Amino acid sequence: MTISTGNQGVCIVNQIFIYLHFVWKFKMEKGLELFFEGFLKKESVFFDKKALQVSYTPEIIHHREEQIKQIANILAPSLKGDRPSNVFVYGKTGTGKTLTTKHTTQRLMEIAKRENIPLGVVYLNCKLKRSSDTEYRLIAQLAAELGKNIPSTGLPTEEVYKAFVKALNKNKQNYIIILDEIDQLVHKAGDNVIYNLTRLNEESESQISIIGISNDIMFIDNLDPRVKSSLSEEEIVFPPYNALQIQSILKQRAEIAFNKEALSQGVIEKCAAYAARDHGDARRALELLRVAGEISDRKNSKIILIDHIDEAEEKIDRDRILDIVTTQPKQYHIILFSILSLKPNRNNVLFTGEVYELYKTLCNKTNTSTLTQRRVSDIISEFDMLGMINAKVISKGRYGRTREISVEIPEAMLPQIKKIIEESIKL
DNA sequence: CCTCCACCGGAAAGCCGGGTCA
DNA sequence: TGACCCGGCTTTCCGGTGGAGG
Repeated sequence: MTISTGNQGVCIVNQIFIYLHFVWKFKMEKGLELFFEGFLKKESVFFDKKALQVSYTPEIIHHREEQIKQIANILAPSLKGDRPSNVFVYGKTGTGKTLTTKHTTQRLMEIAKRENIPLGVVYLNCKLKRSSDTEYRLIAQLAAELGKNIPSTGLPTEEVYKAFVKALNKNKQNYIIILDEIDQLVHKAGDNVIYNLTRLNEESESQISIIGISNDIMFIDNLDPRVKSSLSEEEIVFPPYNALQIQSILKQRAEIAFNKEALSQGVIEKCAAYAARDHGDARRALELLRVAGEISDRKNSKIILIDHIDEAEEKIDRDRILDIVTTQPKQYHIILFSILSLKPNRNNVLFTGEVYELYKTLCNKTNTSTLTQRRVSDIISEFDMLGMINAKVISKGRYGRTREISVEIPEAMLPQIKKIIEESIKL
């Protein structure tokens, strides 16, 4: 049977479709069908949700003109075949570091391509687990970007460097390497990685420049002086956005993301105010707006109300905590369970000793190997960093030094979390 | 003012499961 | 196949310490 015989074919296909539609209609559960139909017909506040996502790159980046100019100035020599200085970019989360850097280097590459200038830009996020958070993996990733695949493990690090240099020399061009969240890399792999990287310039014909992006300013001070001076030949600071700036960013995105009239009075202002309250994080503001939109869709509201923002904030927090808890391994679960089960003293705090004692008995009960106190201590501080608990080191004088632990999870969520853990450790 | 508790937290080393290579 | 490598998790070892109580 041929389908592509003009009108007749189309007609037959149509008929088949109509027939199938009938069969489907009878077989389908009535309720489900109605749901899907309803979903299709339902009006959404969104027009193009993409504009609110982290990966979205707007045409114009507001309030970062100064930084763009700086980066462009530093990188421009690469167009003439010179090696640009290394750059250290610093700013809190959600201040547009990654966005601006990517944007500027993309423009640079466009020019380079048009003028046939040999130049390469490599972007790596060092925080992505299993991709580039150790020396070996970082170099392997870089080599992979240059078209040289390296096994994910097994080789001596030396070999990986050699392979990378070889790949570098093959193309004989300058490279700009963007290391996002470089503090994570140094934290885990030490600063000699960067040192080695900068020294590669001496033995290879292609030159590399590094753009290091970090949201931790202290990080640079803890570096080896040699590494520090070479990494921060240039420094660019991204100050937090203020509430007004976040407002204009939100408006820019909202225009694309939402249907007309989908936002009620004051929604953008409130989002901006929330985000500005915790250190001008534009990413958070965008997420807040997106989730608020999803909530109002689910409630069949044609416009986003201010109340939806409050709900969105709550939901984001809740989802974050649940996500953390469910992805944690067993030992972490037992420790968290110990913390949640113990009843705190008058000041609403616990001490490391008590937690460890209960942890030990729980391990016995569940036939789990018991970790040492040293390790448990580390896990407790991990929970602290995740914001699940608050643990600060205090001294009880004669009665020693310990951590003072208090739970930071909202009361309402505790039963749910306990249930998740109980199932996971089969108490 | 000194002591001494009960834990903190850095360093190093061991073990394991993943892998390469000749 | 065995020698060797890596990362991640853990243990071992041990010096360090704020401040209540003597």
